[in-house]
Amino acid sequence: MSTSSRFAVAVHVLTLMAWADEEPLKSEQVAESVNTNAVVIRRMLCELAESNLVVSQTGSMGGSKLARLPERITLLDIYQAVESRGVFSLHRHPPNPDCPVGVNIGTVLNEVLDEVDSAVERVLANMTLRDVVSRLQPCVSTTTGKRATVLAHSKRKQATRVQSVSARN
Amino acid sequence: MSTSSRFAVAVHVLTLMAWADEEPLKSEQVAESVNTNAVVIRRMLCELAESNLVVSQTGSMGGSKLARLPERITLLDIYQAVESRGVFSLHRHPPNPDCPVGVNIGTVLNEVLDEVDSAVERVLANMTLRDVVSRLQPCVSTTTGKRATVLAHSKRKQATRVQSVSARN
DNA sequence: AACGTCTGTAACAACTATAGTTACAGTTGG
DNA sequence: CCAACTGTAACTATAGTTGTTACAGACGTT
Repeated sequence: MSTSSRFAVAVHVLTLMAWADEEPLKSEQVAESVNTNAVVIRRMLCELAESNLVVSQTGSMGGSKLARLPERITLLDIYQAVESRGVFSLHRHPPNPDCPVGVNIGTVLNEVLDEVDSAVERVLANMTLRDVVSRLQPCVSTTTGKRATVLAHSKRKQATRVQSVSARN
Repeated sequence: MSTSSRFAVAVHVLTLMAWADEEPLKSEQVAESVNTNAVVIRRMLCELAESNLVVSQTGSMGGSKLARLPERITLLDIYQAVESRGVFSLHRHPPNPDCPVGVNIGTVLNEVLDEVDSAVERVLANMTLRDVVSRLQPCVSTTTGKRATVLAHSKRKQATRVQSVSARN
């Protein structure tokens, strides 16, 4: 299907900001957690800002933070901000209009694909960023009672990219 | 999202065969309706054959037809035959394991994405090829009482490809 | 006002998946 | 044997995403 990882990365980025509470994060910090280039993050932040999910501050001491509370941001909001098209596409080239099937299959397919898109959107609308953060918590050691800092800030110049793919890819 | 048209084309192809009833169709005929190259169709037919949705016959007078009745083929069967991966992907490169969010976001995302995939599959499981053909019927003139042949078989050597994209693309 | 640290963005290279094309070996009915 | 098919390899073309470098502009700090 050649799906993109844009949604996954966007959720990751916003989760970091929810985790960081109100403190603005720099694109460089976010990129280090996502394991990508800071420009990729900034590009995505622009899209998220256009959808009013984050606010950014230029200049020294700048950075980005959530535009509203995590419980008021659904995964559907995020999906719509970064994934422009529906789950499936129709034919690259329109089918043959001289064929009784070809001329009408698009209409029927569109109905089906709309149903699919709606089903996806219903699922995503039912989960907020806050839910994601909550599901994250049990995985993280909370023995100190203090929330761990977002990044361990290891002195490694550049994390060697682990090339093995995750289960989904 | 960069979704592929594989599912749409596969449904189109199988709909043609349901429409043609038991008569085997040649890849060339199918390609003319889909408006693409016959090899593209043959490649897809191989995948559909591996999933036991069609049977093909080599040699002269050969062709492909449905392996079972259209009411016994769901859109989920088709989807699984031609779309290998889920709707979304995770990160291309694994996130930074030194970050408390990065190390755990994959687990949470996988749960969410599994929910999305399940929702899509539920929708697709609820519609059969027969349903698609039924939805197609009202669009087609049936004044003669005879079902129109699958292809008008215009003598045009090669249909000029209409390059304008359909609404979904 | 100059400086250092940020974001925003353009421009382009690299990578990936799909789609399209040509070519040909192998199968089968006549 | 021949003509008409499928199956498949090998390649090119196309398109979207991702990665990278470079730099203009914003904005605290001094």
